[in-house]
Amino acid sequence: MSDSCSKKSLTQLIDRCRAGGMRRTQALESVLTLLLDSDRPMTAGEIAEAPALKGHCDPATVYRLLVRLEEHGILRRLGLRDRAAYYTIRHAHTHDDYIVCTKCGSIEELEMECPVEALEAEIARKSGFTQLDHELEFFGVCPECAASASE
Amino acid sequence: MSDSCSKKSLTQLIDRCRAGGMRRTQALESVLTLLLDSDRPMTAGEIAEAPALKGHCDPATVYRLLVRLEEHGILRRLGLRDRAAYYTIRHAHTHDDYIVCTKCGSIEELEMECPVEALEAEIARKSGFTQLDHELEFFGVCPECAASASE
DNA sequence: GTAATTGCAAATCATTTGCTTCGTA
DNA sequence: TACGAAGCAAATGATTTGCAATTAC
Repeated sequence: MSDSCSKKSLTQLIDRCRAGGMRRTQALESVLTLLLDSDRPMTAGEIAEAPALKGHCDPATVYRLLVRLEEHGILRRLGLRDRAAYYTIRHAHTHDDYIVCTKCGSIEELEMECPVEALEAEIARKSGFTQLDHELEFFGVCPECAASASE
Repeated sequence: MSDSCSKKSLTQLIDRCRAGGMRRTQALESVLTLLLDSDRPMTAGEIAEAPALKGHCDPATVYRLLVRLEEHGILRRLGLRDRAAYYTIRHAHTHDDYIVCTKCGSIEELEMECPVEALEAEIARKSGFTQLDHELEFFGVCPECAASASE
């Protein structure tokens, strides 16, 4: 599953976890590998149920791990209008925005630079808030669902 | 609580509900009045627990009503990184974006025109998605929390 | 009168927490 | 060996659902 690129990233991520005081455990490696190989955010439940994790480590462990990884800045947590929390690897200087199909739930990463990034400084000034961060998601009907609806 | 302006809006909203086939019930009026008078999105739980509703109608009724009102386009549902769903009245041609304090949870409406609105057409073209809509939220530390943290 | 709503209780879903045992550093 | 993690079970919080009793139109 993991190509050499994600293996390298995995090592780097684990180093960052270790630097933050976390221990190198099987669950940690599995969760990070899974998310590195996923091209979209996954819910905590999906992660815990994934073949690579299911049966090997307890759901509670996965949930605890995800929380800790987010606190350490390794993961980003998203809302996506779902009851469940979504997680994805947090990348260095950028972050991705997503478009979600309201019919089938498919999630696609948007191939564009985030149009809001540039506004953060201004928002911070106007609002007085610090340590700004943001979340932007688009929702709509994907081409496949639009096609099947009109059949 | 309701000034004449929100009374007028209430009538208009109820008319839209009626037009959509909903019946004019006590719960409907109470929920709409509450949200019209609120200057920020509220969680379903907050709405059900509000003095105007608590004891007068069942939480299950409130939850069902909120879902139906969203389906009818009367309310907008937001995620806000919370486990709970937030609801707010959906206004005609614009929508608001919010900034949320990650320490105390306070929510403020942003006084600016949404910078993403203009991009929807382009996103729609690039992605092939239709009926686009979006959600944009900023998160950070509000001035009050920043002050109390440095004390 | 009748179909849409409500109330109440029970069920579900997505976590979260307590506590004992295990395993990495 | 010691303290951070994992396992397992029970507890929570936020809805959701089934169904009989109401009520708006």
